[in-house]
Amino acid sequence: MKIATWNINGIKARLETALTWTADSQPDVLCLQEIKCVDDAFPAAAFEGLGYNVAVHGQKGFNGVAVLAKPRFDEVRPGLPGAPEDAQARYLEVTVSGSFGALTVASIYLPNGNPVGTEKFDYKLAWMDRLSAHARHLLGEEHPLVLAGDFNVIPEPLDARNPDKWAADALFQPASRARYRALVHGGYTDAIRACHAGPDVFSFWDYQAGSWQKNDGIRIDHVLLSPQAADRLAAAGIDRRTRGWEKPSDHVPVWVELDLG
DNA sequence: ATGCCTTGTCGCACAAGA
Repeated sequence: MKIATWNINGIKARLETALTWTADSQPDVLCLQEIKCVDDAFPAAAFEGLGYNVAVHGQKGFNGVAVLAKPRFDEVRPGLPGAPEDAQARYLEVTVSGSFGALTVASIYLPNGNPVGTEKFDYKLAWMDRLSAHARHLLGEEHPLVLAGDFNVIPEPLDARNPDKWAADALFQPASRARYRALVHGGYTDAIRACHAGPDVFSFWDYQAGSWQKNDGIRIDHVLLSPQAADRLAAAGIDRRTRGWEKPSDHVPVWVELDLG
């Protein structure tokens, strides 16, 4: 069972790129973020043509998440619980099932939070608190569970080529990092770090200032596994080759392989 | 110090991203 996540930065601008990577990489489940379109505008038919079921939680112009899955959806739950007045489309949770049993996957687009000291940063921290509470709740189900997406958090200095540059940024604030740690320490495994302990493991390179050419990257796209999923972790990786393609997203796909049997 | 790019928008500049 291969599960991938990719902040696509606009599905309309990136459809051919997304289809090419998906057809080539054949994830069983693909979580997308920043689709930047409403539900009806998502090119569902193109992915259905590749054999995927499509779930979308969209928003006009900004944000928006989706899940594409080869197995059928048993349940589709849009929105992160805990704030019914929050209109930003940043969370979509599905349960799929098959011969492998039941698997829950969430596509997450955590708020950026910049600039620090504004209501945007407060929103980020509050959103992380809601995510932590919900993630704790989900562990009670005691079945394989994958939280995948753009967390907009650089967990450790090792996760940036130039950590000093990010010191004042919302992505690397102590308060952001502490909440990410609390989420993981609640019982999740950071799949990429479980498989790759060293430096130069990045998922994002800014469009500006030649960041890709200089490999000035950061690791902010994460895949967190419940204990029942972590026990089946076979491999994890980051597919950085897409960053060198024509008209790339500034993020690249991150994936895990689980031996669910 | 700021913008550097890129996307989507009731475009002809701007917000938002990271």
